[in-house]
Amino acid sequence: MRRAAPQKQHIERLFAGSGPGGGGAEISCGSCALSRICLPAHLPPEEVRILEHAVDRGHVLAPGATLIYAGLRMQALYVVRSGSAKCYCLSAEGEERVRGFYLPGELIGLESFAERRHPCNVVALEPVHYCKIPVNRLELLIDILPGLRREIVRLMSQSLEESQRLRASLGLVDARGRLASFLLDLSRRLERRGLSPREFKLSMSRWDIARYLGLTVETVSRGLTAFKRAGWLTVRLRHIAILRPDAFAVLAKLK
Amino acid sequence: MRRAAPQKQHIERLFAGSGPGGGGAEISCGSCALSRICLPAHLPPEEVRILEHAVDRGHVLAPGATLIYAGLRMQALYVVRSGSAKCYCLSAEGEERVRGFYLPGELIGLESFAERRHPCNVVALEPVHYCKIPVNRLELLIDILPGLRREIVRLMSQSLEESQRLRASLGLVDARGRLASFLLDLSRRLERRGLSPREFKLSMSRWDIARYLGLTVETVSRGLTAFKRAGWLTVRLRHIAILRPDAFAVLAKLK
DNA sequence: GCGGGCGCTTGATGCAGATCAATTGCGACG
DNA sequence: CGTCGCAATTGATCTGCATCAAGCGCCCGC
Repeated sequence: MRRAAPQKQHIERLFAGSGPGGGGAEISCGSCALSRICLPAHLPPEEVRILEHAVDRGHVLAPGATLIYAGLRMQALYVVRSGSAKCYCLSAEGEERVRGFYLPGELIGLESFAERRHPCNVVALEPVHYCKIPVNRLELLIDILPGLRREIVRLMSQSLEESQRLRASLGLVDARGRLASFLLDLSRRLERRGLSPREFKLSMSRWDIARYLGLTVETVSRGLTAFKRAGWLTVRLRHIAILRPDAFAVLAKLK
Repeated sequence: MRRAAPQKQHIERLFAGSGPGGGGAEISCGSCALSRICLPAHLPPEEVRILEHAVDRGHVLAPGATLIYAGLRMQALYVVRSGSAKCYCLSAEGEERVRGFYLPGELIGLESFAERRHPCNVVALEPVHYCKIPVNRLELLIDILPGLRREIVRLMSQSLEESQRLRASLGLVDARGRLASFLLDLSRRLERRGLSPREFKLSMSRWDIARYLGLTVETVSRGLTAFKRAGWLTVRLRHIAILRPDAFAVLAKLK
């Protein structure tokens, strides 16, 4: 092996004193409300204890503030603790292509490992609390924690599968189907994170949804209105309640 | 750590006698024509030597034969050595959604780690030679070879980035743009593998291309004809020559 | 060499969704 | 409490691609 792996016993000392600047109200991964959802969810307790020391907690981002600038060198992997964020790129003509949205418990930056550079911008849609794991520390930990590296591989594989599935379905279903697919995906991800899958707030604008699905604002709006008239959901501004997930699944042509 | 990592010295013995059934004409990864392209390309020589013992070489697949059945448990990671393959799923109504194509040097199965199950079918488009790395052996190796695990993470991250980029661009560009984007992607991947980026054989049918891009055969055909008339390429059946990659880049709205 | 079938191309028509345009309604701020 | 500004909705028209239909040409087997 090329690099002598540091002994575990030294790790806590290695990262001692790290973490965000001020604020005393810090909590450990073990006592965090997201502990059943976040990265540590599938790690053995002893790995969680070590991981915690590598995590910068307590960062906050105001709505509209940028967490990641496209093209910059990758500094860290981020985890959303609360709020939500949008990932987007700009084309040559300045058009925005929305790549996706991040919800609490989700990792930001998995796609940046290859080039060591972020391909897109990430901007907060609401006030965002997040944790930060610097890449150098993360790589050190990946070398010594087998559970962590399996988890990272698992999460990457999962993201890859989802991204491919979404791509394949985009070309096959019409505007309503895509919208239905989007709503179900949001619902599923919120549920996985212990939030209500039936009733939630859309933190993104109609415009963001449209750019994400390859549609126009008008089409998204008309779609929502149609769903409302069909009695499949209620929607008022950003607040939405899914009433007939089965109907959406049919439209989305989920198998 | 949960599992005691076996010592490297024992590994060769561990896998001794493994490999494909008969055939004497086997070559090692070190002497394989793909060694500068394939998994070992970024590994230190000592890791390559160990990895080779875990690889089942010399498998062959006839055109149209299925390598992977959707839903089955993941047994191995595969590497295409020659030929090409198509990855597709069937929707509830039996429609085929083409997820992608595999070229020589590319890994098949990265998206299956999360569920331990293959989400899609993979079928040979031409005669395919491939190598096979059983997952249990791979995981063993990932635990002891730091270079290998970095490479796996890198490749997954890269696939994720490409998949997301493709998805984001699908919604933004029209039929011709998608076709242009597809041709440039093929060209780029062939080049990366040391093959001619300007002149190559399309191993997939127009129908496959259409299902991949979310278009119809007719639209693909018309697109190719239009490109031909514009003098941007020559195409005769499956044989294609790109004359004006710059024109395609504009259509595809690549930044 | 010749017939048949399939993959591909070309043409005509209809429709979903883009585009253009106007209106509504919610929230921010004085 | 009224006004301003932006997000969202609704309506009218236009266009690109799907759909339906027909014809061509390459390749395979006999």
